[in-house]
Amino acid sequence: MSIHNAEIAQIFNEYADLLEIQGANQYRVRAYRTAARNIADLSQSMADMVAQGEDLSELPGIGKDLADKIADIVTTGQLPQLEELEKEVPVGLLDLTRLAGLGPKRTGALYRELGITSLGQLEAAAKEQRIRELPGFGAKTEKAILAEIERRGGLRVEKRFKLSAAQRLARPLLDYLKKAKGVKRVEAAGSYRRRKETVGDLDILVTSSQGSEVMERLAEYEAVERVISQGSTRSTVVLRFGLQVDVRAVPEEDYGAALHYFTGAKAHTVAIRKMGVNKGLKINEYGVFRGEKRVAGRTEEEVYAQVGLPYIEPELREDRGEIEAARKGELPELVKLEDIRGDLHAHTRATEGRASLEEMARAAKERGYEYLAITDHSKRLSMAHGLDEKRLGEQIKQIDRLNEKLGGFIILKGIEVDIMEDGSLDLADNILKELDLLVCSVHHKFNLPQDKQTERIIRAISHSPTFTILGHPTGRLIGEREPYDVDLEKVMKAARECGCVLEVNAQPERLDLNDIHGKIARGMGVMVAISTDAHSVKDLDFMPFGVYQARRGWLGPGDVLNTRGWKELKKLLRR
DNA sequence: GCCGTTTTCGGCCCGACTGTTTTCAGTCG
Repeated sequence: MSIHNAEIAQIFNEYADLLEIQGANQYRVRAYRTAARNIADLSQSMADMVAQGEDLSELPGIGKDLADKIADIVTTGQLPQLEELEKEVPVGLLDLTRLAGLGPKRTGALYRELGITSLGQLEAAAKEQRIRELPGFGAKTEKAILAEIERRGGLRVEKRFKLSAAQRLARPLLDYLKKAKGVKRVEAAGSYRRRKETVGDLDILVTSSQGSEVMERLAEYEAVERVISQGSTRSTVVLRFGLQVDVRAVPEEDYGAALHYFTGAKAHTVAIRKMGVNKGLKINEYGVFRGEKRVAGRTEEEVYAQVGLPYIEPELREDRGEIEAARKGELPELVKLEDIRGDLHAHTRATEGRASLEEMARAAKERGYEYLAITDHSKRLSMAHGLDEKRLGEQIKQIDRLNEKLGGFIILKGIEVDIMEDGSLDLADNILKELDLLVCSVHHKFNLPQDKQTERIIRAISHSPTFTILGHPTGRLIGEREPYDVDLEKVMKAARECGCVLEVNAQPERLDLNDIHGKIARGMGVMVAISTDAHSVKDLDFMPFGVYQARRGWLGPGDVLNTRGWKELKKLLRR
């Protein structure tokens, strides 16, 4: 049972939280947090690196001390120093810091002065008005604490919105703010602009000569549930459904600097600011300054140019190597929606879909595509009326007839065939051979041990009788179902050997492969297909979400199968 | 605790809002 990077990151984060409550040096705390983030983002397994005797202190943000601690965690499963610290600082205090408005300092004070170690004790103390007596606290803070505890039982639930859901809430709000007096531009920044698969809160940048007007208008928006803070340049509100929105207003000439700052990711922004410091520059949301003199800030390009870098696309700004790549002039060219020439995974009414074969084909043609692969389910998925050999044979004939009347648009014959527990496929080879391509997917037995699951998938893709795309390769549903336990690097190696392509499924709740896996695939020279897995005509419009995820994975048009026009694709399918 | 095209020691990104204070600490992003 080897330790995952995410578990190491979690241990370091808890250690940092407890250190902070204890009042430790803030830079020491930060070192643990930085290390945790870097480890979580890493594509190689720490456990493997330790096993192979690699020098962990070569990694960014990890020195000798943390390298030793990681080795301890990997070999024993725990960190002795954390267990020691837990004896000194009650872990219940971590709940307190999750309360809005209570950070490590105040939590530490509550513990030292009043012996509070739990939310229950905190509530009691607040009701007895003992908190307002403490230095640095007052009646208002005490009331705010009680109000926070009352709201949803007190704990600030970590709620993230899928990008598609955030988009539905954001678009009307952006339009609304555009109508405020003095407003020039309204732009969603933050993780929304970086097209992250989920958005924690929505960051909106407004350029305006009259910030207060914008903030007034925001507070009056019909979907605003409560206003957390409101100033003349910055406000925070919570919308219905609990989406927190931060709006920041700056003058038009500061647009680029503000957009850069507000887009983040924080680690990226900090890294750029540090580069600025090294060049004697101060970079903030108002511009780039040399001493008193403002030297840039109208556009993001200007900001990057000041630190000697080319423009970096928002999807790459995660401090995962993009700055180094930019410095070396090795930024990838990213795939664009316009590059996509067809969709390689779609369902019809024959199984789970809601539209007919012809409706789906015509809708794809209207979207400017050259081809659409029809990939209905196979027979094991009886709930979805999966196709058996006979019905698939009929569909093949139907596609042949339809292709003759579609004026050059091509419907590809395919199937989303189930991968059985033993790695065999759910339909006979002789019918599968008649198809242009297979999407092979796991739809059951999600909880096999890693080696079995990996073996199962590799067997399926290596024995597949025709061109193969591995559908939604980890099976995860964002926020609902964890990925199944599979060694993707082994799968990718096998995929590379047998010419199998991995899917980036564009369904907003799947987005599977994710960004980190996409980047690994690119590094290993494995191609992907960005597919909508459409169950209706409307679902074909999920394509942008798949493209965003691919861009976040550094993938370029050359890495994506369905950027090929029909002529070229045809050759690739025949291999 | 990490790190070095100024540095192996002394730095470590920068600013808004709130509440508790009379100039600032804490929190947050």
